[in-house]
Amino acid sequence: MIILDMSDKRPLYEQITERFIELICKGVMNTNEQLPSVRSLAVELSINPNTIQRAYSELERAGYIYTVKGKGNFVADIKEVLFEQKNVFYDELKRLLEKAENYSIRKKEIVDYVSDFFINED
Amino acid sequence: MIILDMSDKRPLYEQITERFIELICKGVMNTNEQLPSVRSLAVELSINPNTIQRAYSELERAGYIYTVKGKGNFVADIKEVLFEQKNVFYDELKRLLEKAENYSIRKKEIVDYVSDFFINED
Amino acid sequence: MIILDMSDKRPLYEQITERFIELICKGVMNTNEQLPSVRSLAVELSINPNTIQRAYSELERAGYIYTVKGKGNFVADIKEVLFEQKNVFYDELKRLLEKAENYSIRKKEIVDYVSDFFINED
Amino acid sequence: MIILDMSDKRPLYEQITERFIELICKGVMNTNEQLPSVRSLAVELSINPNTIQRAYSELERAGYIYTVKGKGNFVADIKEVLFEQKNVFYDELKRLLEKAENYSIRKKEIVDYVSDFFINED
DNA sequence: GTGGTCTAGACCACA
DNA sequence: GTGGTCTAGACCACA
Repeated sequence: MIILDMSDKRPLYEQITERFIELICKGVMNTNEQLPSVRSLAVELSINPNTIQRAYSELERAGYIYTVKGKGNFVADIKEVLFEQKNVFYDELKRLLEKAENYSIRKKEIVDYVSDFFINED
Repeated sequence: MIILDMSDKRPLYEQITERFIELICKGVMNTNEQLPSVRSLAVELSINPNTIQRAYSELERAGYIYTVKGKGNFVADIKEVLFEQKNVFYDELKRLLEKAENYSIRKKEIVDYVSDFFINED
Repeated sequence: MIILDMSDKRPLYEQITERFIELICKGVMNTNEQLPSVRSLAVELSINPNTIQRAYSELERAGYIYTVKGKGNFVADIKEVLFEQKNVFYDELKRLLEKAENYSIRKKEIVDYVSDFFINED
Repeated sequence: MIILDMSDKRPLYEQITERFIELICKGVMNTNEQLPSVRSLAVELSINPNTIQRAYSELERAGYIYTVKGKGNFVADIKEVLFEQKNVFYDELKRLLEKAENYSIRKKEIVDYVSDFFINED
């Protein structure tokens, strides 16, 4: 379920966090479903448990999961989170578009690119 | 000309690099114009010359400036660089749009956002 | 494994870089094998860790190694790099042959020299 | 007669030295012909006289020119120099071919390249 | 004066 | 323990 790319420049905990966010957002994991335990996942991925712990902490802080002591970590109801993440997304998009101005890329070119990216949506 | 944000998480050399890229791309600094010397900028920003050195090395490697030993650093002809950076931009945009799918943001919403961002272009 | 020539005019980081390129290309070090840590190699060679750091940065930028923060540096899959380096080699060869014309060295003499150099290949 | 490339990584004095070597070897300048004075060339190239001085010193040391105090610098008889330079050339070629082995470039490929380079010689 | 390299040593994020 | 960034400061080649 989780695949690590050791040659990726980003820290491992971030890769794990992002992957779980994807699994949760795409509906592969559903509300109240249990995540693998810190230790079992650490063994499975052959990495330090601290790294999994950190990833789970980030997920909890962002509202994607909740922790029940002595029981484990579970997928949260993510309605609110999705709303917040939308803002985060637009912040990043804004920052990126500002860079586009540096490279004199034209509006039409970018709009077309975005449009083509979501070709399957109407 | 250069303002450092010490609370920014990114390294100082990266902030400096990005700022010069902006100045060069926006035409504030032109081809063959001399950049401030490593030492003078270090004094001005109250940081170590090595940090400026690193920023200038990055700029040179990316093709934004060229160095003449014993003379100084100068803005390069950036035609080729701009072309390459366009690809970098689209790579980043693609990566970002993939995240949008996670948050179930609709095509129309994003296209409108981009379109509004460049409101002054037709 | 690494021997420094202090009387060599080239910077130390360059000597280190070249030596590792040789070890990797010749197959003494193989894909995914770990390089000595920045600190340990610095102690072993009695030089500053920054110098090793710089050498490793160059190797990473050129694609010979990849870095995993907190874990170490590892030999990369160098297939692509080898292809690029071939072009670099021919550029240097061309530049050198142009100088040969200055010294009126005859074609046959050079061809024979090259041929003799690789005497063991057919 | 001398064109400087400010974006060239090599020092100016080296560019000047190489250019004169070329002019002398190719027969554009002949034995006992006078070189431009240090000052006049410095003015012409808009660079520091020290730089020209350094280039002329290198040329003299290598035997390409001789200096007559109070008169100027003159092209030397370069028969001996040519012989020495041949050895320098082969040293460089050897060093380069050793690198070829790193990149597993085949003998035939290199021999063909050299052969094609001097296509106009038989 | 200008950039390039290097040392010594600190502090941080990550595993 | 591992790499990444930065400071303070030295010495060198080049102009």
